[in-house]
Amino acid sequence: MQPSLVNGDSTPRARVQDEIRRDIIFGTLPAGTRITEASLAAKYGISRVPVREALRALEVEGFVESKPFAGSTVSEIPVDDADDLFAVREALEAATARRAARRAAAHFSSGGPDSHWWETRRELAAILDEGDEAVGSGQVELLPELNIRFHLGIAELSRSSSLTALLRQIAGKIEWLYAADVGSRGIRSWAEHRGIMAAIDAGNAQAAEQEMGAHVHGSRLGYLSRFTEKDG
Amino acid sequence: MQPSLVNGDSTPRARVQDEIRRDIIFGTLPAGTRITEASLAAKYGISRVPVREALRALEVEGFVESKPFAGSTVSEIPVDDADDLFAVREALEAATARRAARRAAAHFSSGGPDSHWWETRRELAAILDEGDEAVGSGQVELLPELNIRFHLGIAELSRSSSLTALLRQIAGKIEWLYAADVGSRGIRSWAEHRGIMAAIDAGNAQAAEQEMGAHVHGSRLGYLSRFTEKDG
DNA sequence: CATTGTGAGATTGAATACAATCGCCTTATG
DNA sequence: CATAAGGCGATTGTATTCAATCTCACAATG
Repeated sequence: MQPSLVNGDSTPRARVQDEIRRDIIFGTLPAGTRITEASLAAKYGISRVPVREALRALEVEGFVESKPFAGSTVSEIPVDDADDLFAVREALEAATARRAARRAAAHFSSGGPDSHWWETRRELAAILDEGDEAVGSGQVELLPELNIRFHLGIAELSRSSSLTALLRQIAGKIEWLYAADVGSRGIRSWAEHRGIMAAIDAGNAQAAEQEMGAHVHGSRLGYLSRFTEKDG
Repeated sequence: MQPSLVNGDSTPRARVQDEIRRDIIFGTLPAGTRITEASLAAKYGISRVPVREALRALEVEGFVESKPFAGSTVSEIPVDDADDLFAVREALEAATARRAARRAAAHFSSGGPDSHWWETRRELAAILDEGDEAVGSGQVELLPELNIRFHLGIAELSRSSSLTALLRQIAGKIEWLYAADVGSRGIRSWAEHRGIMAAIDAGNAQAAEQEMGAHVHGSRLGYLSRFTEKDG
């Protein structure tokens, strides 16, 4: 299995892992909550073994902290790290966009896209359409999930499992921040996705990198302004 | 337990996790090797349960890939991602250095350093001394481990568990690359650590960020030059 | 009064046992 | 001969059981 933000629900362990992560991100399990394996096992109707495995994974993902024989607690929401996480995300997603565009450019000269590219690209098209429809019908609450799927899709196009894994980790934290502090993202941000996608399709690595960087930078500024506005 | 590059060996699970990671990084378990839980359990004299937990964690760390009911294999060494990983690391470590310096500056105005800062700072001093001694006596083979500990120590000073966790993940990959391709790092690189430490101690956030960025950038160029030289 | 030791209860860590699934090889069939 | 169906061995996923450790309350002691 890939370390994923949303697993395929193929095993109880994966389901529980997704469910716990979700409960943490959306506040059902607040920061600092003590988590006992037995209670989770009872809640999901399974034994402690898959629960333990899920907790070990969530620990590496940064959502849970554990000490031997002392149990697990929900991590603190990384509000103090928000700006730095966005900064890292800028570098990270600039790289994924650049790589994706390079891969597209390579397709022009050699044969054509392979099945992996084609499949991912098709899913991205669907995501973009879904997002536009959500914007059109005013269902902005669908955007956060679609937004993550778009950015992870671009990472998938980059064909770098290292970068994709890092983005998953950062995206999880940023989703956590949004869920806790500012709610859904803006509509204007969504519209920029088409431009990024076009740059990648055109094989223009420089434009893809630049547009993705600006896009993430805009999100960063938007997040910070809302957050400080909320504070002041 | 913290998701760590080197756990405290407090439980068999943590020991096995460190051991497997080490075997992967240093090539004892080559990329693509199929890993069966029973063989690992036999090798380390424990049952499959802690082995499974270690594998779930290593999966999120990116060293192992698994599919349900199909088993685990050692991931590919991320050679293609090297330059992008360094780019992300630049942004990441610039942030940790900046935060560490800010925290030091805060100590000047308010009372003094807390125990966490003091403890970490003391360990960093020891690491710097050890590294200098290793350089002096020509034992450059000790530098990679000390190098990781230095950079993780700076991250610890930043007091951001998110950034520290991300650096652990990236550091693991970069260590993997070095072990596989170019051997130990240069001596000149080590000497730059003192300057970074001094900038942090002085509370100069701008200088700390700038020096750390240049330091990582130098590592990046050094890695790439050796690698391409080896290729051509 | 603060501190240290101790014991019970709760909780985690690991071992064993069993069920579910996959991969491959055999075999029947057009 | 190519190919699809089915069964068997190997391996993973989960449940159950027991051992090891921690937490916390409470008492003994300086």
